[in-house]
Amino acid sequence: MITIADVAKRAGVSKMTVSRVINDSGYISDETRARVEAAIKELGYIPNALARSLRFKQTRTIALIVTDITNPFFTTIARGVEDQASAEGFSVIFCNTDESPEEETQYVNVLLQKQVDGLLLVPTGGALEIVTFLNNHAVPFVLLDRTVPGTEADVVRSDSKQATYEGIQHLLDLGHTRIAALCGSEDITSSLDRGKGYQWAMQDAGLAEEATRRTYFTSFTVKGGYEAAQMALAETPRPTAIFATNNFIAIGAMRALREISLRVPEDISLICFDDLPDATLLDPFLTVIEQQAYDMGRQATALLLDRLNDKAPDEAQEIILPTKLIIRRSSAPPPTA
Amino acid sequence: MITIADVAKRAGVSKMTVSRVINDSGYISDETRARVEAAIKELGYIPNALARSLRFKQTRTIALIVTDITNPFFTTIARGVEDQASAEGFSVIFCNTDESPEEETQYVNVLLQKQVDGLLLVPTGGALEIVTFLNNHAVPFVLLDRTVPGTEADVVRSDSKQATYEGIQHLLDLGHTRIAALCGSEDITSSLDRGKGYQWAMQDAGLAEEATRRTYFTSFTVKGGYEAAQMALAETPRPTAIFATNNFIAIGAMRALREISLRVPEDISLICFDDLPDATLLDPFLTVIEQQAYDMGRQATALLLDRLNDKAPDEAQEIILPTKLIIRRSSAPPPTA
DNA sequence: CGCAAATGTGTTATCGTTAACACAGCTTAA
DNA sequence: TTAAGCTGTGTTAACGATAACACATTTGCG
Repeated sequence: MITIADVAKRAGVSKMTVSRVINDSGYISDETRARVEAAIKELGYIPNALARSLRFKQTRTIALIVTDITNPFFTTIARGVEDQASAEGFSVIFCNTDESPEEETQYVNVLLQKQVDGLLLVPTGGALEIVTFLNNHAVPFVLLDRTVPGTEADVVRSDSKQATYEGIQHLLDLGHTRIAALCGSEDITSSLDRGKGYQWAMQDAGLAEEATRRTYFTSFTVKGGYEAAQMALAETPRPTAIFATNNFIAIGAMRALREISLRVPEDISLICFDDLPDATLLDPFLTVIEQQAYDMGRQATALLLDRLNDKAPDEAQEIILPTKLIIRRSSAPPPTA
Repeated sequence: MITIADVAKRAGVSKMTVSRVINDSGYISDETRARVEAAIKELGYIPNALARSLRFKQTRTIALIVTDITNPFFTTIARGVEDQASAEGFSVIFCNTDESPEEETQYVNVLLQKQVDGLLLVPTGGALEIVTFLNNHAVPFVLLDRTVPGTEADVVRSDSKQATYEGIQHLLDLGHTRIAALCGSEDITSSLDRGKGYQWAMQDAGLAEEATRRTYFTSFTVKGGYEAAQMALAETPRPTAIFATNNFIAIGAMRALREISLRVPEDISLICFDDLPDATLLDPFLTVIEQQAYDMGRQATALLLDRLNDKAPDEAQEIILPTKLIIRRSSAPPPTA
């Protein structure tokens, strides 16, 4: 490996002088600078960021920990993070927990050892401990998509409750009363909030009891959606509409519906949280509550970097991004039968 | 920040002794070990991997550079990489070039400064220079999905040519003769190979001239597919089948078809390279040539880590993964009209 | 019993870089 | 003319960790 010492030797100057050229700091004569630059080029010298970081106590690296890298929602967030971070000269280390608090803890440990400057975290259901730990260690971090009850932390998320209210309202407006909600895990706040928004809208429509009866908790997966939908559909009378709290659950529900030959929207309506990326869709069909995933990534990163630069207020920030109800073909009035 | 010195002081031993406890190396009495461990716990000490890496000249970090993080094909690769790497105790830094050689160069530079142990690279069309650079600097790296003509390097990819031959054969078997090929960029080998496979199959069917006339180069994007499809469809007589060299091109083509109200497969057949992940599909519809993206990520990572451990042969390795033709509803015999 | 080997711990130098200080030569202004 | 300041460069110590060596003390075996 070529070090600064090699360059110094080649250029006939001290290491410090080379360092000055690299960092463009202090005084250097044009002649020396040229000699050093030539030596750098000749030797193909690449500065060692490890050594620099050790001195500066700054790695210009942040980490993004998500719970499901296969979900386009998180991929889109990742892209926002990457764009924002790299625009400010930061690298991103990517981690995937699969909703496992153990993996999450494991990753956080490794990342802290690697001295990342900060963390972006989509917390798992069991994140209380690790978030407390991060707070105690004064590690800068920003939560994404979900909060962690019992902790104070920066968070960037959508207003799931309000957005769900509007989505359910859309179904109610169409004339549905038997609406089932397929919720994600009960220890994830975004899932809970969507459940609450559903309850709230139903209650406002005088359907509180219906809502209680037709709420199903499962996981944010296709399989979970499939199973929950089966349960919902077994009920008599059958729901005329299904609200899925995320895209994967909706897809699972769709499969369950197809299996018993229920047509959407003729026999039953289906709406969900999270769009699927336009680029992967042959035919946009689902009525969805769209979140600004890309912006969520960008803003969380911007907030984190602000915090690193002491440019964010002391108190924990909460950034709530708007959502958009996109009405497509999967929602229609209930069958008149 | 708590350092090893703080722990040493607290435990009343030397830094070296603490280091021995952490690394479980050398001799330590049970009593000292207990005291050190207690001190570590009390202080919440986290070893600084930067300092360690500086000594060891090993960061246990690799980087994955892809050209389009929004494409599920690459996301799936990423997941394979992450799983394999983290199983062997490596972290992954993720980068996205958007097919830009400048971004690619930029990222490689930053990553080498950060002393990543190795690179996984989906090379852009203009990667010759950077790959040569990596070779000259003896940086371990493995190419993914594509090769770079004029260089020797490890690569893990599919046999695009053969796979395409089979896909086109499927269309020929159905009775198509006017088949258009929408290829990606001309300086990407996977795109070229797919074009060659198409030419080859057409030639074997005595349709060489057709093939030449109906080949369109564009970019691996929805927009590219849309535009190329429009050109292909403007031709008289119109093609009865379209072969898209990746998933995004297929989606773009689908939009072009829908715009002029052509039904698939009744009016025109459509097949493509790369499946879309099952989890994002409401209704698997496209006939595709599926690549083993997850395995591609895993195997490339395994090869890279082998290389890091001097367990790979000296010569450049080429791992070719099998593909699978999945026949669904988008391909059918040409209209009889 | 005596000496070699095993056990336990500390000291020094080093990884590659830069901050802080030192110093020499040259300019500038009173 | 002279001191203060600018310009250009080098030396030393430090970032946090560990390898290599040094040095006690204990153990084991003929």
